[in-house]
Amino acid sequence: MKNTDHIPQNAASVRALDAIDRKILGELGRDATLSFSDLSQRVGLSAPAVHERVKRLKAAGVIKRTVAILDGPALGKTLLAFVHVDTTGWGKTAALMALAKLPEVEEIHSATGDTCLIMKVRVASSEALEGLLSQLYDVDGVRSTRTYVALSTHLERTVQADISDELALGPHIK
Amino acid sequence: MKNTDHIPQNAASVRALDAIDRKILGELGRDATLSFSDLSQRVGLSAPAVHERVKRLKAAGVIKRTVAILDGPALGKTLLAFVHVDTTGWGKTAALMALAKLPEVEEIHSATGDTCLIMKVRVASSEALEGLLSQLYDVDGVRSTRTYVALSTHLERTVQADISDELALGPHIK
DNA sequence: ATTGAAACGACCAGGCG
DNA sequence: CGCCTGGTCGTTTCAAT
Repeated sequence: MKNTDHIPQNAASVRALDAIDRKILGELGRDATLSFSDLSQRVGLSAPAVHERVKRLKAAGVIKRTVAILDGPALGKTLLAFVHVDTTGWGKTAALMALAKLPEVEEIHSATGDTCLIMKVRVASSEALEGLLSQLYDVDGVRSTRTYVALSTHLERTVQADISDELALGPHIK
Repeated sequence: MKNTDHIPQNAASVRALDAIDRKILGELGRDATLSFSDLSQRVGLSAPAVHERVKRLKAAGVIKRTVAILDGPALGKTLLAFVHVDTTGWGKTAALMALAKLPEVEEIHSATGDTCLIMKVRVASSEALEGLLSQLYDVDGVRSTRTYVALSTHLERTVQADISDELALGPHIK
């Protein structure tokens, strides 16, 4: 008797990602302009089959959206920085989250360590960065900030579909 | 011999971005699946005209690529962290840059402040993070690391085309 | 999941402001 | 020189096997 048959199939859209799904995600994560015909022969399926899978992956939220990656400097945003914000009390206040409306603010995370909030910001100039920090200190509860300016970016990409073998099982034995 | 062939297109295609270009970039940065017909009526131009502009923006490198944004947790990567790496000497060694081959490493920046390198990593577990840190300490010249684990992510997006009015001129205007 | 067919969008050419 | 109109072709996407 095979008890592996009791796989919950009632939730059709939440079934586990197989190897083909991961390969599709890997390709689209690198280049979303690929046609379904190109994709199909890379993964060894027909175009409609791949189309069906992509639709499923989008519906399931695995593919959140597809966007054009823009060049900061070309848009005049030459300065990238990470700002660590130390607050009194818990950092996630509405006033702080309101900073998300600024297009210069790209990321906001609550974090462990000696800081409460980590922001990734990309601005046009040091003056603009100063303006942002000025707005930060205007927020009630902001105790201090520490800013790390990126001098050069050696790698910058979005979530990758792959998982490295070395890290899959933790620190390897030497 | 036609030496006009490899003239860098300074005058012709590297002309400044106008308002329509910025609007196009704004839309595509949010959703690159838009059809040219949709785009065209949003910016008030014909489809071929928009097509021409997008082609120019890609050639100029303003649009670097278009990718599918994937969901980390859905792929099993539930742990996001920023690792600050302190090194002896200058941080940008080949051994450190080799870590870019790990799909878990999403960003590597050289930075000012009390650290040399900032890495953004997304891993499947705390064990995987430990494995990554273990590899880091194996690299010659790595003195210490400080890790900030993201407890929750309130905002995470790519480079935005817009520039906020408040920051455009620095902190002087209130 | 595959095949075939229909609808749509991308993309090229020529002409106008 | 950049934009618009018409036309062609490839692609997406649906229906049936």
